[in-house]
Amino acid sequence: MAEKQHLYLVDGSAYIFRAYHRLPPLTDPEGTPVGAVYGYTTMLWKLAEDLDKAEGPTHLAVILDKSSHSFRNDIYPEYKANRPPPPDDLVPQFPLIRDATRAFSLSCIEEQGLEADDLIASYARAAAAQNWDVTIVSSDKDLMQLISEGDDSRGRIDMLDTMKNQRISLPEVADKFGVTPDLVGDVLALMGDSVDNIPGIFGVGPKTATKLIQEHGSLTAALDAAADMKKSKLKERLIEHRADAELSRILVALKEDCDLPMAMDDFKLDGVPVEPLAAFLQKHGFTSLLRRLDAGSGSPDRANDLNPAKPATAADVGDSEGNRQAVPDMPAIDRSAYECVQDMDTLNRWIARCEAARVIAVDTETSALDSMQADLVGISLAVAPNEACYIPLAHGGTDLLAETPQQIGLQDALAALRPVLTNDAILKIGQNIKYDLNVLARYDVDVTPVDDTMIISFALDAGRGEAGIGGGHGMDELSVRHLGHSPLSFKDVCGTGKKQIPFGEVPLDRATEYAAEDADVTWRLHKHMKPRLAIEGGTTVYERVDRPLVPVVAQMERHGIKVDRAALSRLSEEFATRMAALEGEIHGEADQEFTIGSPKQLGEILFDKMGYKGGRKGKSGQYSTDQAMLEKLAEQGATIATKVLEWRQLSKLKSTYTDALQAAINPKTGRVHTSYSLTGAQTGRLSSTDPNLQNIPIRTEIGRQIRTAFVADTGNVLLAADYSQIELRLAAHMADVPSLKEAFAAGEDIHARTAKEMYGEVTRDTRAQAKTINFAILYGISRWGLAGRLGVEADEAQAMIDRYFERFPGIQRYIAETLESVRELGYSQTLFGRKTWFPRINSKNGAERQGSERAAINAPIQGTSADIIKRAMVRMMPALTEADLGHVRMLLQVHDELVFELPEGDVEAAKPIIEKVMADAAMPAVTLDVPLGIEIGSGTDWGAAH
DNA sequence: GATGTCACG
DNA sequence: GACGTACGTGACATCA
Repeated sequence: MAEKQHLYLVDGSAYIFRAYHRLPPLTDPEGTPVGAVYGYTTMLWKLAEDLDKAEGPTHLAVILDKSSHSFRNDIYPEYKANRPPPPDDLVPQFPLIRDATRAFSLSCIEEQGLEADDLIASYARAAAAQNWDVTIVSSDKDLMQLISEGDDSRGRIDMLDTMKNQRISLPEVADKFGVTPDLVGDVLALMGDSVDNIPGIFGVGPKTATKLIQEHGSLTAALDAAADMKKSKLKERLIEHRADAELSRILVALKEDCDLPMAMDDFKLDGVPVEPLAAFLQKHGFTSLLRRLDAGSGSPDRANDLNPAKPATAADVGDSEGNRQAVPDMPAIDRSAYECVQDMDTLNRWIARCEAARVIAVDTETSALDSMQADLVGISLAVAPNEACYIPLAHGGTDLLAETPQQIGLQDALAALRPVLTNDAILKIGQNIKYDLNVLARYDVDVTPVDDTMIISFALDAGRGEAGIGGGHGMDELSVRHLGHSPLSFKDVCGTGKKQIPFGEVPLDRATEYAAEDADVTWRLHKHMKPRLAIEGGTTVYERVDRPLVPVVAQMERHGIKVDRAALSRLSEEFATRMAALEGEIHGEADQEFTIGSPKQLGEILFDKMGYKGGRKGKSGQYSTDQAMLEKLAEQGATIATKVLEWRQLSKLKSTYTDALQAAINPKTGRVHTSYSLTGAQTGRLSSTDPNLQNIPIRTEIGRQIRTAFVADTGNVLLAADYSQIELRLAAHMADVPSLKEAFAAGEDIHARTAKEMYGEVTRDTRAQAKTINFAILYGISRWGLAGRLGVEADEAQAMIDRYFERFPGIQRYIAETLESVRELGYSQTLFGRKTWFPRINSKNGAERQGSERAAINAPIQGTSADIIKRAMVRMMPALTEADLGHVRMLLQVHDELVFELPEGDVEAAKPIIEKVMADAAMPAVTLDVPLGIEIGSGTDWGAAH
């Protein structure tokens, strides 16, 4: 029986616009811009790879727009009239798209007077009618009208968004439009489309459009129903703009009966001849693809297609993500090449290889995830691609019945490895090496010097991920992205859930494959990514800030901080008692028992049963019961709301702090050891987990009690030093605002100064408003956001923003310049050169784009602040040691604050040193126009140190 | 696993 | 005009 035919229709024109905006401005050896062409080529490559797959194409054609004029312009001259002309460096790429298509020996269809959408629609319907399956390669929402399931005699039609690697079929359409494909046109006609200049109904967006069609079943029915609606803006608009909607319906309809310029059978795929493709790749300098082609085809006279024998790799996907460095030539991963080291002679041979290699990857395998509790189970090393080994040290130890495999004694092995691991001339590469540093430090091995592929990736690509692709810096992700290889996963080896076994019980052959592969992959990633630092300008931040910070933070984690278990326990009990009392009162007011902690149940009690006013929200259809809402209800006199608020606060404090922190005390050290992530925050800040010690309560009196449970060891005190208003100071410097700079130089109250500038006088009210506005500026302002915060109308908020910009003109310029630069380059930068990428800064989705804009305004400020405190952290211990204060311990970092533990008698000596290191941390790389103010306090607990 | 909520800078 | 309109995080409880 013949296989079912599957036609792929590639929406080429739409694709190149997206590729153009997503890719860096590459040029070929002749200087012709080819960024979009490159993206297009890699996409065709990926499609060609799927040739033999179940869902892959048997037939394929590329459809292009021939001209900007179509029959729609005859109906409606304004159609697509507000489109800007394509960018200058995109224009010359249009003809190259056809070249690329031809290079793959694919058919290219375009017709005068017809848009690509119409040709796609006509081919799709025709193919489905003769029972072919159809996949439209596009993400254009107009084309979603065509999607259908198919049946015995009709093929199915779906879509594929190659950039998001997402199939779009009925469920996705339902998610997006809330209706079936045959009604998508009706929804589109109501909402209009600003890009194509389709009017729709003024004031109706996607939400409203969907709702109307869902309720009434069709556009006509919805428009007819307007007359009977209760009086509203919407009603007026539906009636007034009825003609617009009807015109829009015609414009969004796809013409499904065009003459087909070429027979579908001609689209048959028979492999891709190598020669023309190679010539094309060569001409435009797409070397990584060219190499793949060579590798895949073996000898040129043998295989002559691009079949999955050698898939185009994620190296190419990586390139399409903007990583311009080609993958260095490395042999494919071969797990059978790894060696399991079970005797001293073999280990000594590997040690010699490490000494010769000078650059080695190291990975430790342990019994747990927590580096402060985990026991060492084995170590793997890699010295070159496929040259890797695993040294088991504690396998079979926990399962008494199993025979313990032969392995070198742990102490003997560490003694032999120590010279390598501590040798200044041998670079140790790790993926998240802070973990290995902490584990090995507990066995008295201080590993140095180190490089970290996770942090290198962060320096290069922070923020670069997109929904569905993943932009993380984990090893598996990096390996797939840069090496085109999926390493064995931990769960492949150890299982998952109840069946999970400790790594020490994994058989040695399997353990060797897994562990040595991790070291091998890490080594390769380093080889691939490290050179990019210099090329892409990441060296300074990586070498001067993040890399030296790794051992510093590792040391802080190992120090941990003492918490007073008894004090936490007392608080827990106190909270529990008060919660129980509140619970009774709340149930009494509700006249029934329910789960107060369930927002769903609480919402139903408050709004359905008790009848308070408040709206539903979101797609989940749940009532909002958050703090703001409950406070509103409390103002209306709802005592139950006040009680729920108090209950919530206690519940939060108890579960997240007083209970959890007791459980987090390490039984061996008696202290709490957080884990800091150096790649957790896109802006360059650290984040803290397990437990998070960066969000210990301080803002309320009751929460503050928890801080007092963080205590100094006997005879010591805690010293807290924080930067005062650092982000506002940086904003004053970066935006060059004279009056703010003067105020900081003079040590004035900055919010008061702002109030004076804005309102002419400083009162409690104007100062509070000024403070809100100052923060709004840092976070990327919008009139609605400010209005919401200040409780004023948007107009009034806008007037305040205007006033602010007038008084502090540099701010407006800073915002404009920052956005302009991010739109052009794709990333923002801190004063020290740290990049954060914003792939959605030019998104057509307004909410998404504006969200990116706000984040992009904030990132340089928040990121510079992070750079500064990190520089201070790197310099801190050397400076203290210099002053014979090497025994002072730096314990915590909370974004703008450092916490130390030291003998009470040393406080006065340490203060000026800590202050100076922090205040001077930007120098000499950057000289700020504003002083960095430091506030220092000390006491026997963290609360008292503030 | 997603969602809602809330702790911090 | 929508987006319950601010930036950056992590943890917990509930519920499907």
